[in-house]
Amino acid sequence: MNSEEPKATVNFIQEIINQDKKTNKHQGRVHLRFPPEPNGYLHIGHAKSICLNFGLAAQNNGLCNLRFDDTNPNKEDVEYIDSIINDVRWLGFDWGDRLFYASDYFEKMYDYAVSLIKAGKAYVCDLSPDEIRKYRGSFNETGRESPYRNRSVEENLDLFKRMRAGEFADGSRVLRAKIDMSSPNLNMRDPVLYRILKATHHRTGDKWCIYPMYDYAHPLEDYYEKITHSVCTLEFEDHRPLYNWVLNVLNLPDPPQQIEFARLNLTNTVMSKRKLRRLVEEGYVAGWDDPRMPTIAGLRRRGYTPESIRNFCDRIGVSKSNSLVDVRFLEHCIREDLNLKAPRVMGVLYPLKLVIDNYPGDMVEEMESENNPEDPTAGTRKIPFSRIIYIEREDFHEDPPKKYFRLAPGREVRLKNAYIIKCEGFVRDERTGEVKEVHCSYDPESKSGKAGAKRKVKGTLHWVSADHALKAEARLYDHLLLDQNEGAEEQEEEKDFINQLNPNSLKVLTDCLVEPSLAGAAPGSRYQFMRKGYFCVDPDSASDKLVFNRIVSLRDSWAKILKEN
RNA sequence: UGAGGGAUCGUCUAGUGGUAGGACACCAGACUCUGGAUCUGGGAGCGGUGGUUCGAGCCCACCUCCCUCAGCCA
Repeated sequence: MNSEEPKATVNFIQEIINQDKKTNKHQGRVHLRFPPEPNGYLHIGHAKSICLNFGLAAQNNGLCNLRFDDTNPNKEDVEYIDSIINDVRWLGFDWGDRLFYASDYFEKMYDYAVSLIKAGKAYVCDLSPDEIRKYRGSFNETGRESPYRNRSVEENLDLFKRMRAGEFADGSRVLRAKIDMSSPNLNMRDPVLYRILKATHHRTGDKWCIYPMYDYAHPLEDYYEKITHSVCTLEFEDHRPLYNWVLNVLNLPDPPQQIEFARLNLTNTVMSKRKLRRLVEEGYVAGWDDPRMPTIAGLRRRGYTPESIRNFCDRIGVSKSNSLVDVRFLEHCIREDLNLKAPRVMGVLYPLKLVIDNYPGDMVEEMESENNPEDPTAGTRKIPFSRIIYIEREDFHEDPPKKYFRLAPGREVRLKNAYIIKCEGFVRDERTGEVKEVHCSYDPESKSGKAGAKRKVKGTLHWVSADHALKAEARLYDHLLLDQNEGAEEQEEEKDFINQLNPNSLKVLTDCLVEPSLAGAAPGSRYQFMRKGYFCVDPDSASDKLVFNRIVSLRDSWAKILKEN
């Protein structure tokens, strides 16, 4: 951590905290929480929330809990709990011994519900789900009171107890708050507090058959954990009066404050759990950790560093206006991070054979190469060089376009860390007409480091020695969606986003060649393939077959020139 | 047509009555044994109309547009 770093601008939540500290609200404590429901994998949008909550806690000498909001056994699973814990930890955050579950509070919540009934603030309602909806009214039409609204406290207590005892079928009864059926805020029209769900809960098993609703459970969870600032996303804004109602009617001291911020949207991808699930279940991607997925697991496998994700989240800011962040900003963050950290290596994605005719056939030289020009402490390594090498197919052009600096008949280029070579000719495949091999001569005086090396040539190419190179597979990823925006057409049926899937989001190259120093590279290790991009060794990699994921390409000004023409 | 929110360069975000700033993206140039990185420069913005004020992105009024809400999901 660099203390010289320009201080992140104070966001509106930090301003609220500053204000609260000034007035000694919550005795100056700052306590937040990240409360995921264990019903799916975390994605980059969650990362924003995680960084916000844990970050605010850290900045303010406060605490941040990890809490599973597991109040709906029908949708949740331990599989997700494990992955969420793993992901938050991987991002670099620590909740100490404060890992909590809403389900641990069920008994206390039940007791509070009983006191709500006793206070005449809640009642058991026998209306069907459909009837409840009809009674609720609409935007323009006030709601009607349930015929069960004025049951006696005794009857409500009895019925609620029997709900818990399992006497009634799913959906037959609910516990409702008694608030105001004519409220302009639909959330306040006697919202459901408890429903009957005869489902096995992943933590409490069959102990319960009634489960609290989010609006009732969440303020209590926050209260139990002495949360001071309960940060959530914008769609809960309308629920804040209800959040406050629960805390208020129960007369709970030092209540937490709910604060809403805008969730993250990213261009060229999808973020909703529903859509991500579709991609996985319908086989558009290989799984939740497919490197094209915006999930934490996907980004991790792709090769993103936790630092780059945290940095991204810190830099996009926090506000209440809906936003759509350009995915290129995320890509900038990983390039920036890896530029400083990733060792440089040479890897040829589309190999083209090149013979240096005047180089002795039995000679092998060890060429010295910097591991990272951005990091002098990274050291150097030796790379074998010989008469037959492979270069990138696109680095030779028999009829070079304008501004093309690379190899072409009669032209000279430098081989990185080796010699200047001159193209003397090429051989075509008789059948396909494709260039099969290129013939060159080299200038022995031009070896890197020698006096004769000072000669300037336009281009520098990466290469690998044919006899020494390792075979490798490279998986090149591109954006999942062609279209910029998932937000704009959101209303359209989901087919819409399937139509926008990028057919070229994955390209698998099985005949790549990489320098021998990569032998045994461990899964997860990251490299810059010079002039090509940043790559990460995939878990599929084996000793006899290296597999690399392209994290992100290098910025490519030649590609831009090409695009213009 | 109810309620709650929101509108500042293409994008994200500062600015809290006193010269609209940064980042990404884009464009141009320098440098380069990575067409990378780095460096320099550039274009680009206050939704609209009135009002208050010496002075308004900021305060007031009206308007426009966008988002969220009618789950026994969270």
